[in-house]
Amino acid sequence: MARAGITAERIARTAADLADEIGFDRLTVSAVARRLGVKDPSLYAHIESARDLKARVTLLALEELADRVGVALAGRSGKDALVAFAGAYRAYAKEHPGRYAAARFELDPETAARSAGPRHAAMTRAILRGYDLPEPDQTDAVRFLGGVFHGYVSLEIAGGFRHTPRDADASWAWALDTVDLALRNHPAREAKAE
Amino acid sequence: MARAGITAERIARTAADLADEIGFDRLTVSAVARRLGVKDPSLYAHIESARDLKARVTLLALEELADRVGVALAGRSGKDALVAFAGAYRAYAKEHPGRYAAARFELDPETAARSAGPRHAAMTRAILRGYDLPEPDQTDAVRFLGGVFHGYVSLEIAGGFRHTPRDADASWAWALDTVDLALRNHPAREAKAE
DNA sequence: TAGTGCGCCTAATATAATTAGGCAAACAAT
DNA sequence: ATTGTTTGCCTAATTATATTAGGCGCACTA
Repeated sequence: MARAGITAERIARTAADLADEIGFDRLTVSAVARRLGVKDPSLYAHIESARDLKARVTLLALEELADRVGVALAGRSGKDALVAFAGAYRAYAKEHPGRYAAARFELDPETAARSAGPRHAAMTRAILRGYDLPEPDQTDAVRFLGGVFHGYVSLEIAGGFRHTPRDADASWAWALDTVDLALRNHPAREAKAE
Repeated sequence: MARAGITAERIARTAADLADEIGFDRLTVSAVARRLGVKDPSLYAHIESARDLKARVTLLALEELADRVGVALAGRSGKDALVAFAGAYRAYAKEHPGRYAAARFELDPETAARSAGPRHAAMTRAILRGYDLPEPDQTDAVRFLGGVFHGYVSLEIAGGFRHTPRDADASWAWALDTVDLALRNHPAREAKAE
């Protein structure tokens, strides 16, 4: 038969696209094989298992997201950086819900370490530079920001805000204003500055 | 054969326990049937489908969580209420990771409306009463709080904080302090008060 | 005590994940 | 070119899950 030219990368990209269409939780090896025009077992020459397939989508999504956020962050600082980071993050999640869900898939520790996860943490810290918090407050703030971004976006995507007429963009802007306010006026900062 | 005394409620409770043990995403009709000592098809007299099974766990979890938060909230206000709500929420999620994951399962709109979801929203609003925000800021704040709680807890459970030595409890307390601070000093409040 | 119906069972089908083993196309060396 | 080898995709087969159809006995009713 004609060789289909399957590679692990093509599989991952196809799987990511499929996840965006049908949801990451419904992603199957079979569906990916179908879309690539090959039989299911053919994929096992390139991936190890269904779990491995998902992990590859996770790595892809983390890279893409980090790239986007990195571009958005370039040349900005302070609240500007906060808003740019948050905007890029949320936009990616809404454009690519399947990939975004994949980004929350639990990788084994070694894989996670080699993923773009650390880049995300570093970029979050970069934002916080503008707020000049001492440790351990900076670490607390990294976790806080991660929680706010992920939590809000995840509730929004899940449709949790549809019951109320209030515009989700406006609430998002409100959240960022509030976070900026809180970080700018944080007591830990004054203790250091003065 | 001896009747096993299966009911939809027993199925849901068994499924919830199982989800806590093996993870909500690995919850299957087969596994529940096995644990109940009956054959798979027997469950279909009580549930409609695998999706229905998951939805029942979701409803159960939302009720339990709302009950717990309700108890924690009783008789408190202001920051006390915020901390109690947050503490009950986080404790439930850590005690019952499978149920907590279920609570994020997407229900169809009618089911969601009959769920304890609205109670959660009402309790969040109750907390905010102490901060006296006008609309639409109050709605924004409800979404913000939901995001913070869910986001932080979900990242923590997923192990996102394990890479850093900083104690997760301490970061959680920091987050709540910061939220309290931000809400107490929120500009929208002054505009109303003065 | 003879229904009658509910509750659980067996049988059967479809989809998914996965392993084993085959065959032919692409590539390398003569 | 021809032979040999690698490698990519295939078929066959197994196991698990979800689900439907239909059977049969236990439990309550008349």
